[in-house]
Amino acid sequence: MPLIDSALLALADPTRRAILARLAKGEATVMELAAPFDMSQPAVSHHLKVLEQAGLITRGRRGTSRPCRLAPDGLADVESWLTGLRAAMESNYDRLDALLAEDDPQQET
Amino acid sequence: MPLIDSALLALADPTRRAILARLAKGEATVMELAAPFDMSQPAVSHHLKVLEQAGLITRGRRGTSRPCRLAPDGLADVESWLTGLRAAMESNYDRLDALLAEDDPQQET
DNA sequence: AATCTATATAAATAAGTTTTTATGTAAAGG
DNA sequence: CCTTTACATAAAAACTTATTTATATAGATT
Repeated sequence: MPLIDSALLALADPTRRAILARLAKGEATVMELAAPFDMSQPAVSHHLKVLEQAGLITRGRRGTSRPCRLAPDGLADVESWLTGLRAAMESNYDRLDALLAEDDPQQET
Repeated sequence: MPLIDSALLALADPTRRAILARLAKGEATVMELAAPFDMSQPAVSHHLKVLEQAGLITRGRRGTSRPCRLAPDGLADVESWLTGLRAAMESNYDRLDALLAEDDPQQET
């Protein structure tokens, strides 16, 4: 599956977004990440695997724990896709505006 | 399901992203949207329903056809969540930079 | 009214997701 | 070495998604 697909799919889950939000404040272990959720540890481990495979986080090793951190440009593809769509939308509105202005100010909004 | 969840889930499918990209260039009917894809019409109708329920498109009626267009601020929630995460990441980097600069330039990257 | 056009809905299936419990593993500490 | 700590993996159940074929519907055309 393309990375952008897995990234968006990963982001579609509120638990995973909360994990990313936590990691934005700095590195954390699996236990630390799991603590806020009413969910088993394996479930959280699974979410982390999904995030890792989507390129959104990376995992290190320190003793018996596996600290997670955000992948610095894991969101790049998603952000750039959204930016591109936004740009296309706006250039379309501009063309519409131009058309309306030029040839019929009575057109509906 | 929260709108942001369904929006991200909707965006996670490449067919649906292609549909949105097409709509960014202007309104289109279901047949027009379906044409580029090697997929049945009901499958496309289903994708459109997913996009509509996610607040990403709206549908009108004109004769027997149902023209689709982008919902102007359907992406707002997604964009603002991403912006927020980005901001949190960067303020964290800033704090890290500050710490490293202030107290130990030998720290690892 | 009969039919055509554009689209929606339904039923079925195949595949994927989320979550749990149970179990495995690798590093640390006594 | 034995145990504890922190985590991963496996198997299973419940649910959701993507897609197809077949059928229904609503408006336009004749």
